[in-house]
Amino acid sequence: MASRRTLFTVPYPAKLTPATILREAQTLLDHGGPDALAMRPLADALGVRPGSLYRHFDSRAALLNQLAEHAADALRDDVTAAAHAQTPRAALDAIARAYLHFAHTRPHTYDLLMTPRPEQPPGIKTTAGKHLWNALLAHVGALSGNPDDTGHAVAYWTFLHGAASLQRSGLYGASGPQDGLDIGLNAILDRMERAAHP
Amino acid sequence: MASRRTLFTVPYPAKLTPATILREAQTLLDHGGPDALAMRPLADALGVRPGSLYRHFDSRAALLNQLAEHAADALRDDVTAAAHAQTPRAALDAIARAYLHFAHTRPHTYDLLMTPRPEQPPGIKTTAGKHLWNALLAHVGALSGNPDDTGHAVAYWTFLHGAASLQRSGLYGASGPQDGLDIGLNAILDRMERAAHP
DNA sequence: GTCTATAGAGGGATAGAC
DNA sequence: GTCTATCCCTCTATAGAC
Repeated sequence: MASRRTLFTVPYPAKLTPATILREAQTLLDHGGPDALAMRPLADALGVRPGSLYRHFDSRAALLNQLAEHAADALRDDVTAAAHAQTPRAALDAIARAYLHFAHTRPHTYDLLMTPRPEQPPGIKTTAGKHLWNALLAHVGALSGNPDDTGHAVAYWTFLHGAASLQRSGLYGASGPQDGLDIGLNAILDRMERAAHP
Repeated sequence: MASRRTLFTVPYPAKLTPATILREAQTLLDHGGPDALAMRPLADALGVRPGSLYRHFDSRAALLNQLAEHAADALRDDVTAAAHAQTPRAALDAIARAYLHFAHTRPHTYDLLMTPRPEQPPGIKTTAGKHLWNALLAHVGALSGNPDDTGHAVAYWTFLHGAASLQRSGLYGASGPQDGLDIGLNAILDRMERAAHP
């Protein structure tokens, strides 16, 4: 009873949690890009005043960093889910599709993930980022026979990122990449197989 | 004589030409990125008031578009200069090095080139961009035996752009890509050669 | 925890004098 | 063609009331 009465006397009831803010921020980012993810529009979307957001995040940069962490988790989950294939080659093929699908459906989030923010040292430094790289390395190693095959893994990732980036920016043109993506990916995977069975 | 006297009575002598503005804008872009290339700092660097710039460029967007055109010319020139090699394979190898060197030494300019600006339809639409693509296509065709080998050219370009982008953003980490770039490039070039001599 | 209100910086662009 | 002066907009972030 007492709690019910105080409920009605609270002048400004809580509307926000870090989770709801991040959720709405993610929506704004995916729909309108990083410029659409400003504190004011974010507050509007949450039915709140801009200043209120700073009770939950110290700065916009802090919010972006947490968003990037979540994105790294999501990409890692997609990739590891795709990796459950019968052969190492099929796994790397499925991983490539999952990776490109992520970048295609959430281009701005992929950008956030791949764009180093100020004072964030280079390299994928998040825990999820390391797990992602280790997953790639493991599956590459399963195909090439070398359990720590950095060279082939870099080549594979480089091609994937190039494809994601060019597709994202529409630079392949109206005709799309046609069969160029399969060709390039197979070239790199073939080379891994040859390294295993020379 | 008359012209000499009028020289002294001109209240505001001309200081700007489109060329000098573009030159300074290029410097600002290369040194500080797109955010440093604002109209006010640009005017400061030229010893001029911000409003004066609008006598030479209708808008900042127009300036960026011309800058992108120049960048496309520069990259095309670098690439075609590198392409004078003895064999098709050596040419594609030299082109790759020139391409990555351009992106590495002028990362913000490379970004400008590869980032579609609003109301600019997708695909490399500049004249220089078409020439660049045609040059790639010609050299790929010389190696693979197919004069219009879009698939192999896309694979080649995709890998180059991925390498340029990852190197640019420092995502390879402290150790760099190691031999991953040579591995990936050779995998794609090998496949072109095999297409020519199955 | 949200509110009102505002500081303070930065940006693109324009009007009219000279 | 450049100048002075300004308009109007955006943004991040903070102070203090409730």
